[in-house]
Amino acid sequence: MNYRQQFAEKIHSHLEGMVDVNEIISLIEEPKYSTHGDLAFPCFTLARKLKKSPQQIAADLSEKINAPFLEKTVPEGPYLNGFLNKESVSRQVIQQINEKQGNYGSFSIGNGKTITLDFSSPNIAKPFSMGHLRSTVIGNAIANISEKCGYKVVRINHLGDWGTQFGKLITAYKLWGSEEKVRENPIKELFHLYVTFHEKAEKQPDLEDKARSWFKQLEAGNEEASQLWKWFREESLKEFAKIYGLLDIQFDSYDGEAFYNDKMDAVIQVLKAKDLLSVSDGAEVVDLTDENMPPCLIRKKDGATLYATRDLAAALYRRKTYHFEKSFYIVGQEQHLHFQQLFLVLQKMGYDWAAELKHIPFGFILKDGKKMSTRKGKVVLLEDVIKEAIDLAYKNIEAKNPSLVNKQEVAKQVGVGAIIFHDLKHERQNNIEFNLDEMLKFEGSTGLYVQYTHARGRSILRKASVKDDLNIVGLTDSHSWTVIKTLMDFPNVIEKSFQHTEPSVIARYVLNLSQEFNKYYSHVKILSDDAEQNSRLALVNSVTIVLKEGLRLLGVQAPEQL
RNA sequence: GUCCCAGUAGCUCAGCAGGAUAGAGCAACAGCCUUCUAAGCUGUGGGUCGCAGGUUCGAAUCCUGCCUGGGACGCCA
Repeated sequence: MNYRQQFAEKIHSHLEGMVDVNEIISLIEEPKYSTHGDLAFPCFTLARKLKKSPQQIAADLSEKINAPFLEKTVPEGPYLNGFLNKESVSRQVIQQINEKQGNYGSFSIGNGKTITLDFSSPNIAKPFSMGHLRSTVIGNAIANISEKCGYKVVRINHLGDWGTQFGKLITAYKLWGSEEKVRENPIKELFHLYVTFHEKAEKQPDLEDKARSWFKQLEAGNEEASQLWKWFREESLKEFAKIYGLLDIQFDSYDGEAFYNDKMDAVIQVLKAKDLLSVSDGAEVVDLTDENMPPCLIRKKDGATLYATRDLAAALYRRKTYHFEKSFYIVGQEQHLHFQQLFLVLQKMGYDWAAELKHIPFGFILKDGKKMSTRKGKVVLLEDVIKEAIDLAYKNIEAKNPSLVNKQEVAKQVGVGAIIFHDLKHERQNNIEFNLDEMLKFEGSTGLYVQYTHARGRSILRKASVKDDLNIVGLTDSHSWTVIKTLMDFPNVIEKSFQHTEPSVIARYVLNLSQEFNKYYSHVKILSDDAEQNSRLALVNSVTIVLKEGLRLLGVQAPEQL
């Protein structure tokens, strides 16, 4: 069903082997204006080789080329425009989607190989902020997309459950905390302590030393420190579970930083054995000046390890445990340098698979044009935002469709979907200004628009009582054709989205398909008893299948009714 | 200072393995519900594609420099 390729082969067969087929494929484009047809071949590059004007080439090719899948070809200046046979093509597209259902657009390029994805990774004892939302939803979508492409994926939540922050937290807890307060409202109180620490430390620098010392004791296995750590961690995980429940996201592993505590010595030994470690200002580092990069800190002057050490241990462990072919890190772009260093160190250690590790960065959620800082306590809680979204969705349902059953369930799907979709429709590298109104909009280019379109389609199908044996004929009117062509594009969209590790490609695609279906819906009477009715219903079914599958890949649900 | 990301309509953003006339949504204005969900559809207005060079038959798209905004640059992650 790859008409682009077939078109290219036709052209190729009339060029006496002067140009490679693949080169022709890469030249073929889709005309911007539908009056120019469905496929276009610009003849400029051939002009020199064939010593003919592009116009002449287009005209010659047009006379020679004909094929069952082509209705006609028309030379238009230097372009050869191809018009697909709408009748047969539309019939095939509709049939194929109805057959394959949710598997339409799946690939086997992954060949069952494994990809590990490190995403979400919130810090213990800190609230789940809007900032973590990005890693969480982008990572989850890329995981789904990878599966769709035939990979086995391992979703890893690399919890920030270790590090100097626990030294700070223990220090603060011992100075100003109370057990009752923490029990009452764990995250809030722990976070309050964390913020207080940073406020006070500005005037009392010795607090930082205390924190370092506590962390060192924690690493050494000090009983009191370990008890506190365990407690803080458990309370935090309970809180995170609520968020993941709302977002409907699961992980295969919660092995966080603490998990690698006993695996770091080995890393340091290897580094030493390969003579990669050097001492600088009392700290142990891997020098990267050859690569034009600042050194990678492995061990602090007080002997404590750093996140680079843990990430090295984690990479080695994951390779050994999961035998991944690729390994993705969905982490903010501010950590770009860290990952460059990490990958380089692994390369220097002699692991050729280091080339398959990939940092997938994303932009910030900004507040008034600036990065939000957790340390100062200025943070917007994701849970609050989600609850507000669900609330608003519920109110909208009450206003628009008060008789709907499962109002609460649908409100959740719509509210959560709005937040996920708002994030994923932007290219991940872009910064996003935090704007609740924008996020909770329920019109225009939103998740709801897609859900609504899907529900409209499903509603028709319920009314129509579809027959099993669909006798499908081609649909050739312009509204159907636009929808068909978009449906035909879905597999390419999946592939592009995977190759660029860019969920927004799919988000924009489902918006586009929705828009075209809504036009179709308002211009064509679907439930009308004539020879094409079955075909129209099959088309509607195709659209709902693709919309639902597209949303699923993004982590958004598609309710039957709204 | 070095490095990374971004700069396209009033606002939010697509388009950037170069191609025909630069597109959506929001906002503004004007229409469309006795017919499949109006959370929708139709129409109107709105652009020096940050600036300057370069490569090319052809540049929003590729290269160089500059400007603006955000971020990173050793003991946080």
